Amino acid sequence: MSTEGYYTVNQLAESAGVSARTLHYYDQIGLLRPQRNPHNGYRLYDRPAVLRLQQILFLRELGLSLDEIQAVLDQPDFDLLTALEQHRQALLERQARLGRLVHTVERTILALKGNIAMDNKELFEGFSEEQQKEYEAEAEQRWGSSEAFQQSRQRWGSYSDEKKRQILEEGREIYLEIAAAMPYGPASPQAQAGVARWHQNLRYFYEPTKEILLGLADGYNDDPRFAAFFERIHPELNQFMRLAVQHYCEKL
Amino acid sequence: MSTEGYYTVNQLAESAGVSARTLHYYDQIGLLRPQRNPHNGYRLYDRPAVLRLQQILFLRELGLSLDEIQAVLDQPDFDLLTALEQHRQALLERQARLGRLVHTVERTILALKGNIAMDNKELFEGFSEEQQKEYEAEAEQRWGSSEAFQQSRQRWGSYSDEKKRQILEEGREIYLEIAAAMPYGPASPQAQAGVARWHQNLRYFYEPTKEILLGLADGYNDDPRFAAFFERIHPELNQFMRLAVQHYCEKL
DNA sequence: TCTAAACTATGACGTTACGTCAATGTCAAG
DNA sequence: CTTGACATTGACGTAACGTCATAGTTTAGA
Repeated sequence: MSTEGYYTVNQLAESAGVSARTLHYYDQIGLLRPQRNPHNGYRLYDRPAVLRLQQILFLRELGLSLDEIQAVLDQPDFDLLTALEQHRQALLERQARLGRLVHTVERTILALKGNIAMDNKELFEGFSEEQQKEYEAEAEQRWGSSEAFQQSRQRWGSYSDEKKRQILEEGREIYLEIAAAMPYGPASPQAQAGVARWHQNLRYFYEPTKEILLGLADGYNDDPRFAAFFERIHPELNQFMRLAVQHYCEKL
Repeated sequence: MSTEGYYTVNQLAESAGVSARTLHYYDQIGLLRPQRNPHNGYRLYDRPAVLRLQQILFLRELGLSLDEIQAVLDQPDFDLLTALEQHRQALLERQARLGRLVHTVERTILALKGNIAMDNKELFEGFSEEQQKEYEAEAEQRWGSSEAFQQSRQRWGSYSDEKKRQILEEGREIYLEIAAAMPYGPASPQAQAGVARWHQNLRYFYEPTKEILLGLADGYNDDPRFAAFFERIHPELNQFMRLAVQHYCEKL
């Protein structure tokens, strides 16, 4: 028998980036059946088998179980070209989802800096499809000023990695500085200088109005999530922030 | 004890889109340790625990095992903000990889139409990182005329989905038409009309020179992968294509 | 021709990350 | 008090292989 045009287990495994064990397993469960060299019993994969493995890996990438993959590939009207088109669509959607994950990371960074608040569900945005729908409905309500948010994204996106690192580091120092000014009172020059730095740091993200500044300071008190964040720096910091920001806004 | 600011198992599970069993398991293996209500033994997750779960899900998404995730999160200099930045980078790379998968799908579609050839390794491009490197080195050699390839991608990308479907469908008919003209000979008007349609169909992808036309027809004979493709339509089709294309090119 | 290394096969146990379910305690509302 | 929803622990099962042992086959070099 001529083995021309056929591939043995390891040849295919290497090309496909899977293990020989995987190919054995797929043979065992009937998902990918090779031919056999009758002389020595070796598995021999022809071109259609190779294409079928590609399909398997695509669908596996999309999260289908092997059972589901077999059901798809074995349906009587399975058409490879149509399937490939469908796969392409699915991959594009997957790509969009990753974009949402990136978005979540970016917002988490902001949340950790105390510039915005993220509730628990937002922290997991992008991990499942239905959450994305809920989030979109909710985001419009929560962040009424979506223009500030747009600005935020644009500005942040325009900074270099080094610049970003500096901004984040500076944010930490600011809260510590404001906490250190607490013995002098919210109207003290130390506290006001801290709030001014806080204001400037926010401007890395968006141009806050007075209302937003006050609203943030209020949010630091009214929202238990912020309370937890500030608690770690100083137990009274959120109250102090409100008073200091109020004083600061009177002089804007 | 006040449970204010804490979340029970199902509350967190729902928010995070994981099962309570998962949270049990993560507790069991020490990956995510909640506090406990001393009164009734219920697990209570505070905000830092929630953030840690987010990190776990991110790293899980990136393919790390739970052991590896624990090692990352538990290193003494772990810094959440730095980790988030790293995650963002990893996600962007992942997104690029998906783009490569899309690219592979598109090329597979072309290969099935017989317009280009893909070897076995190309079929699995995008499934692992190292393959991408090999492919890029190899692609330049194989497709010396990378301008035709660039054209191909641009043109294909400019068509609507409906248009693409028509093109692919037409490609199938053309090979069948040429096969039907075989009894009349390679120089017959039927065969020449088929080759002309073939030429036009290729032009959906790129502008083929005479050399490319002849090279493709030769490739159909010299490359066993094309031989397998045409074999399915007609056993002699690849030989016939060569003669018919030679005749066609003499009259261009 | 012989030998050793690389290839192949089958078989079987182990691993990872949960899924499923049973039994039982706790909470909250009617 | 009752019932349904919540929580706990414990344990077996599952999917998709990974790992390794044993033994046959192929290939290349001495």
